[in-house]
Amino acid sequence: MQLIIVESPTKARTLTRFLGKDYRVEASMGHIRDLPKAALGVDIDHDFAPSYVIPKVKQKRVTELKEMAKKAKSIILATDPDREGEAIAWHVSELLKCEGKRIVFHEITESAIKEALANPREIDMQLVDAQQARRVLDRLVGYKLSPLLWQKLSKRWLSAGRVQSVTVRLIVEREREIAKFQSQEYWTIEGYFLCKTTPDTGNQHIKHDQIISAQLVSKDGVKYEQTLSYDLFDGKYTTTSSAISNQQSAIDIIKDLRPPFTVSAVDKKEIRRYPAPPFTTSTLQQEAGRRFYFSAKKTMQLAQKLYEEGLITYHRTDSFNLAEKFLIEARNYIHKEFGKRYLSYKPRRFKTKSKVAQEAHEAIRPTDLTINPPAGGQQLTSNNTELNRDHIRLYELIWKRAVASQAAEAVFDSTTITITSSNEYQFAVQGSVIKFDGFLKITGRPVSPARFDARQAGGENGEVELPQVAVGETLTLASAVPSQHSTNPPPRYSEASLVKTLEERGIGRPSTYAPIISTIQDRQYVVRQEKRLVPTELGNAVTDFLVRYFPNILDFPFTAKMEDQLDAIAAGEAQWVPVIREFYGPFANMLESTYQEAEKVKIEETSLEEPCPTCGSLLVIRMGRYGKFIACSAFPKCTYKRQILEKIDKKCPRCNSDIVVKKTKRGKHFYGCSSWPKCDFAAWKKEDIK
DNA sequence: CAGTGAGCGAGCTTCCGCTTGACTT
Repeated sequence: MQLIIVESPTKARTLTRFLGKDYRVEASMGHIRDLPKAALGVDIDHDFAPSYVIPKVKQKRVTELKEMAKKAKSIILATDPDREGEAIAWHVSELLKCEGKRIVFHEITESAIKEALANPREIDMQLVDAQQARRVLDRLVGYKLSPLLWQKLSKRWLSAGRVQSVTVRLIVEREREIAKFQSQEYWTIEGYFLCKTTPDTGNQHIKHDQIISAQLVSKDGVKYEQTLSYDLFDGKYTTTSSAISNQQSAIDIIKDLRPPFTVSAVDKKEIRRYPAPPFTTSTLQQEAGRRFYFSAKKTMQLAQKLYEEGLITYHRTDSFNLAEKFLIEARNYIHKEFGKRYLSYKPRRFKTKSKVAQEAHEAIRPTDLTINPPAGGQQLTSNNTELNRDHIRLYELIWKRAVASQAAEAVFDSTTITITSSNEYQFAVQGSVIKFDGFLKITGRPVSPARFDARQAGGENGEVELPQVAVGETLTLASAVPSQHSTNPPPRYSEASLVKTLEERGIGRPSTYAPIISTIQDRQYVVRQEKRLVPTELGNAVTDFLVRYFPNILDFPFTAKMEDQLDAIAAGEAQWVPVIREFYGPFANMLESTYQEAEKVKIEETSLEEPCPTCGSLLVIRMGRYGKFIACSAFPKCTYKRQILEKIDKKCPRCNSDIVVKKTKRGKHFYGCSSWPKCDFAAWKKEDIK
């Protein structure tokens, strides 16, 4: 018997199906060795030698693997084909004291596995060293900066790290942009023009008046514009404006409009829209967040279940790649179900633009596309009672996206009509009509992104049919209507837009997007308000402190530079110890001087106009490990404290006390009677109270 | 993921990334 070791138990089961009983496939369950949790675990004076231990939760698994290894004829290390996977393979070989054969494959198909088995190699120590460098660097940054925060901000649960700290910084800086944003007024003018059209079926001599509504776009070729643009590089928004700035200007323009109004151009063109690539972890989290308001965490929990049920491929991936077998099946399906013209003329393969992608897995796709297609087919619900409505919604989203990626593009006929006054004011209106639905047949019509994120507005045109007019035709201006607008500040991050930004900047990995969002909330750096992420005073203070004393680590390109160096280590162009030494020298100096020089930071506390019931000093709102609470300002002399309970504008229907917002053990909000436990009235929704 | 009430908090904490299983925070 040969023992094959992979990372995930589901993968182990799948491989077992493909391979005969000569093989036994077992899962490591991720990393099995790591730096100790309760100590630095890096010997700074001796070339940063890491000391690895087996975490308690992994000890049982390691013992089992050792037992199986004894009985095995040989051991095959088939962990994921990336930096972390190579390191896991190495740790396993160290613990099992075996000269394991290393194999890799990028998709779980029988042929890929058989081919991998035929081509084993040695463990790639350069790749392992790149992982060790990553691990040691993260440990040094995290375990050196965090205690500094405990001291300088006097709060014992604080933390800092390469990933979490820049993530908080993004949110903090966005909030400041919103705060300083100055809304600008601007006006638009809508012209309503009458034109005589001949209905297709009607009598030639009957003409109907039709109205074309077109917006004023320019005068003498100079455009009226109000634009908001976002610079990914420095993360700043800028507005540029040559718009009509006030009501008087708008009125002056309207008075100045001179007939005749002539149709000066009718531009017709075809617009093609292409299907999106299949999902990666990041895009799945974004889309499920936008469409269903799932949190990143919830999306991953649902996907985990679908993966375990064998319905989808692995859900933590940064690759757009689809197995050849799936490409063929999807194309056959589209051909059979919708006809040849719905098929893209050749298979679409998508490339990742991300430099940091490791592409150890496939894109997220259904493993069997005959299960639960939109029209007919085997239904998920009938054979599995453990899947609820949300599982099915997520599965369908994945199914449609993957299959649609092989469908033909959609074609729209777009028409732009331009109307010019005799004194060179130009009005324009664009309409578009769908000519061929293509992949939209599978995905359905997309919801306008503007609904979710104002800055993504535009580009999405609903179907608007325009009257038939000819160039040179003269129209009558029935009315011109000015309307007032104002520019909006950039939006706060949602989980979806934050994950998108993190991925674009190469911060974090598919397995960590959801945990990062939890961590920064657990630390009270950020809170959720109406599905958006808002920094707390604590988040502001910690960010300001770190940016001031460790600007290079809080710098957005820090991770990207680190990745370059890890690549060099993996390529054998650099050694991991010198790379870490070069980082640590200056870092240790900054630490030392910050401990010496930095003043303790006081977090602003709102004072309540209420004396302490035990000592008479004023009460304040203080930030604690579990959020805000009310405490006596005379602490530590006086230790009075109580919870904050937010009153709402309702009274208890049973005892007429106030109703307050409370939380369940799981953190879900509900409304309860303030005289609890005397009165146990409670409700989920405000509307349910009386 | 369903699941309606502790009260903590200001002396032993913290990182990132790989993976599940679990009633922990």
